[in-house]
Amino acid sequence: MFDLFKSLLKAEGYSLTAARKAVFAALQHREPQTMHNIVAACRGQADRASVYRTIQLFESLGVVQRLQIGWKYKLELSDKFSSHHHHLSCTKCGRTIAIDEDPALEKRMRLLAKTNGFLPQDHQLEIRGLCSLCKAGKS
Amino acid sequence: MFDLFKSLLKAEGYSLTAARKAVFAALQHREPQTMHNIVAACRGQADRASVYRTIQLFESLGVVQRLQIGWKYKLELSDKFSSHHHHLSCTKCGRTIAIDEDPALEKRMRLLAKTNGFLPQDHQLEIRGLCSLCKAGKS
DNA sequence: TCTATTTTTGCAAATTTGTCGCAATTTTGA
DNA sequence: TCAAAATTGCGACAAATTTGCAAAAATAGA
Repeated sequence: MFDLFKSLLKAEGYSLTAARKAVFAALQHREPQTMHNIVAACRGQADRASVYRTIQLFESLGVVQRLQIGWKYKLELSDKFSSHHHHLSCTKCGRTIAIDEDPALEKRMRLLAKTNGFLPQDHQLEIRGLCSLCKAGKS
Repeated sequence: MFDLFKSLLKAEGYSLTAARKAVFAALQHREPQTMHNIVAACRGQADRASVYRTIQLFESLGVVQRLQIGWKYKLELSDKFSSHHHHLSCTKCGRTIAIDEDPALEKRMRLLAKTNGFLPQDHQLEIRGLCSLCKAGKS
């Protein structure tokens, strides 16, 4: 997985620097991270501007993906590195549940893309609603 | 449709003001709008700060939904008012195609929510990739 | 309708986010 | 090991979003 990362960079002629390693490391969570999180996690290892630049690079290389979750966007490793791009987010308490890919959904999405002449690279699905706790009024 | 909007506000004890009407009006498009668009469309009818506050209110009432499309977020009326929350966005040229809801996808999503004890209110799906033009290298 | 109360607004200032230029540092390749 | 190219940190900026507050508008009750 780290090797895949390394080779993706190399393949496009980018070097594997400390800052890039730090940002990549900051993304190793099941839950998507805010930019704020990532900048904080990289403190001492990469400047804020570098983090932004790195995220842009990663996005263009398809290493990370930007998701809208609730009110702010978050970042997570893309399909190539992990596979939970489906999220349930609670409109009341803000809790987020990351769920694994659903083969039936995947298939349907590929079809949708195809009928529109689209070559799919990545995707995101967010379902907003009330989580089981809020639904029951237990907040 | 405007009546539904009116009653949603009333039901929660909010009044139907000129500013809120202006923001609601600015959202009547098939394509999702940027905050910038909306602020501009409301010029003379609502201050920027009010637009932001209104969008937050609308979001909490489930009137609008925030989507991540490509690099920036956009806003569109939620499920209750319109039904295209599926988007194909081209990672190369930035073009966006709004596609109508797919019943099979809908069904699958409801199931996903249900198995997680979730009460779904709204959703968004974005598929990123290359549009037919970029795929063919015609930009 | 008139008035007191509550809600909403506009404006300006403050924060937060994200970007840019450039000199200094690191990496790469010969 | 050295020169060229890529990357970084550090402000300074610029854009986006939030906040406080007094004025204006909407609401409910007499």
